[in-house]
Amino acid sequence: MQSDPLSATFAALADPTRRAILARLCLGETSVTELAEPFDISLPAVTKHLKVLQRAGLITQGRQAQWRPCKLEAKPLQDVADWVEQYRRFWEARLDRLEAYLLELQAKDGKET
Amino acid sequence: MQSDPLSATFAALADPTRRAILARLCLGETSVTELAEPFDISLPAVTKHLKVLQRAGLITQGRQAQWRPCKLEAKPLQDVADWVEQYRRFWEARLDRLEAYLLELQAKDGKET
DNA sequence: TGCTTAGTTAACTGATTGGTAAACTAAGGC
DNA sequence: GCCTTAGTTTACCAATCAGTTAACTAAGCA
Repeated sequence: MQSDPLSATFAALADPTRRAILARLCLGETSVTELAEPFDISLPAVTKHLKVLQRAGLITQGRQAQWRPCKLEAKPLQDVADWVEQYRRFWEARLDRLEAYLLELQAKDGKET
Repeated sequence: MQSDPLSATFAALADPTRRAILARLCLGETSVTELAEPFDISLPAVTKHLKVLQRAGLITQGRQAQWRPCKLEAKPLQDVADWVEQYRRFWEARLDRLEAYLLELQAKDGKET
């Protein structure tokens, strides 16, 4: 994994298990065991996924007795949104061209009928 | 790398070289050699990066004589934007709480002075 | 003190990654 | 036919990843 924050974030998101964990955390803080429940992988594997998410800054872990509740952190997601936003004008341009093409087709169609 | 499209896209984006390639392609189609120019890695390494981007659907490669011009494809980026958008309400809620807190501080400040 | 619950750390494994150098393909031009 | 340019494929390497089992820590409770 690269050391720059955005690469760490993308790498963390490049795994369905980790994205599912984030989706669960969107509903609120949870214990590690509860997070692990839907997946049929071992608890140490979940701990590892949480480490990856933590290093990317996507979650933080607190302490309550023997529980280490996980919490979703929004900042890196916002950074991803900002990054991808740069490309919005690109795909919107593409849609514009498609639309122009469809209008052109329609115009031609109008002439023919 | 996972096989699901979103994971493949995130994995492809989790590398600064590949993100730089995409940024360059935003300006228009380019040959592989020109894409490789800013990086001090070998051409085969660039070919590999392009393969990763291609498998994620982020670029397509055409043919013109001995050149294989690369073109940015918007769809997977749009998928990333859609995915991260789910979390917008989350970080906006966070900002709302921050704002509420700042207003509270301000109110207290008003009482004290 | 000893047991249970919650979770992490350590050591290992097989698969994947990002890079290399060397060999190959494929099109153009002389 | 042969050289050059553009790029890919192959074979290899070291590092990292995602998972495992087994051992450990740390808090609560009887």
